[in-house]
Amino acid sequence: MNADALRGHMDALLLSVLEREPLHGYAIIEALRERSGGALDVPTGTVYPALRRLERAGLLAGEWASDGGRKRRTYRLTDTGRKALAGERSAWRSFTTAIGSVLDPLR
Amino acid sequence: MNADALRGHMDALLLSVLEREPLHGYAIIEALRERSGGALDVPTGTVYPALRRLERAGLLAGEWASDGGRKRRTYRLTDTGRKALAGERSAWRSFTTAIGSVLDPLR
DNA sequence: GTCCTATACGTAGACTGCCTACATATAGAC
DNA sequence: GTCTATATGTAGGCAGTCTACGTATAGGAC
Repeated sequence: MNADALRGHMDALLLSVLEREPLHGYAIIEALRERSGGALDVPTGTVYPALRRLERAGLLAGEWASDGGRKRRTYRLTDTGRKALAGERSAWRSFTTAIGSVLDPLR
Repeated sequence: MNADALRGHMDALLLSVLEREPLHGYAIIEALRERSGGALDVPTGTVYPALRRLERAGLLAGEWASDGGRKRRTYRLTDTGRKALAGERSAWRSFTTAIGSVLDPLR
């Protein structure tokens, strides 16, 4: 998976895996890998800053929790985030339609 | 169309519009707009440097021509470029499958 | 009791490539 | 003679991703 291709779609991915249940960063990375059948292996240096950015933007709410001695920051979708996810889904459809119409023109 | 979303897909778009016939930069921009039904309106500051980059990489071959007094640089796909286009198409399919599986999981 | 791996979070700095804004020039319409 | 479409290009900036670290706990292997 070419890394640059993900640019601009990271937000949609993160919001989407958090749609069903709150997760912490590490679990998000695993969820992305599993849901994509291994195609998406996003490095921590991408995910953690992105989560912070989305939290600052009000799309996610983060909270520290403890599992034994380990600390986790669990993120959940806010209402704003849920709306943003709907927008991201719609944008994704427009995007694939536009690129697809160029890459695979009707013959 | 969010600009960042295009990152990493520009090469595929350019190679694709040049698949059928050689075109110059301005015509490429128009072809992208037409083929996408207006969704793709790529600025010249994106296209011209990208064409140079693809030429340097050997995927395109550019040649100066004259239409009356106007100068045009017409680009055509090289054999290498044609192979690269096939790779880009395949990568595009993998990409949409991967992102799609996260954004629109089977329910 | 030490090593290794998985789990878990995070930052610094670099890179890439796309964008905005500008500069230049010809052709044709009006 | 002015405006628009055609046509190419550069300079500088920006944002987000990546690589490469650094830190720490838990648990199993040995």
